[in-house]
Amino acid sequence: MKIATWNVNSIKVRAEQVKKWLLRAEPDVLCLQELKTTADQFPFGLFEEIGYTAAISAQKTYNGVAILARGQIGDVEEGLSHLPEKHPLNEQKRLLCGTVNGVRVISAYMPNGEATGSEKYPYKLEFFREFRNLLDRRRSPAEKLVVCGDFNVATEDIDLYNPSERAGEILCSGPERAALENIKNFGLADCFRIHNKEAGRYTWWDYQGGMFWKGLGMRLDLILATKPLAESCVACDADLSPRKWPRPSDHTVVWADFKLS
DNA sequence: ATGGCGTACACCGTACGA
Repeated sequence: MKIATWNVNSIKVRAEQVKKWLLRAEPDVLCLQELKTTADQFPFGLFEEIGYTAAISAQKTYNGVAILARGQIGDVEEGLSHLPEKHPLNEQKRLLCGTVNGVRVISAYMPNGEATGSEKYPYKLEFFREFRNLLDRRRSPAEKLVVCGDFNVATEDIDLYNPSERAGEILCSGPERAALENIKNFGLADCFRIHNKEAGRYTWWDYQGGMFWKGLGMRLDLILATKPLAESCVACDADLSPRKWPRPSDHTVVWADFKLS
């Protein structure tokens, strides 16, 4: 079972690219982030034509996440469902959960935080804490669970190009890394790092300054899996080709292949 | 050798991203 994740930075702009990648890579599941549009503008038909159904959680202008899958998506849940719908952490559409082929899939777009001194920073840390609470209350490390998405944290110094310059800053500060660690301590493994140990492997590159062509980016997009799934992960990689296409997203696709028993 | 930010929404700029 092949599962992938892609922050598309506007589904309206990137719809044809998503279709192209689906036809090329033939994943069973593709999680999307940053749809940046409402449900009525989402191109369901484009994906249905090629055999993918979609579940989405979307809002105007910002955020928005989706799960595309071959076949049915069951038991769909939106947001931090252990908190009230009106809770400030549920105002931004950042989480979608669904079951595909017996695997519980979460598409996640974690907050950016802007800067460590910003009021968005504590919001980010709180979102991470409540995501762990959601897992504790609603999920089990013994089930087949995969959390795919843009975590907006560079896990270690090898996951960004300029760690000494950016030490302690947004995306790599100690509290953000601890918050990500806390989520992983639920019982989630970083599938990419099972198969790739080297530094300099990224999933996001700034549009400015030709950073992609210079090989200067960050690894912010992760596929985290519980043990029953992670032990069946036979491959995981970032596909850099969509980042080379005309008018690309600033993120590229990460995929993982699981040999389910 | 070069050079390079994009998207949404409304306004002709601003918010936001990472």
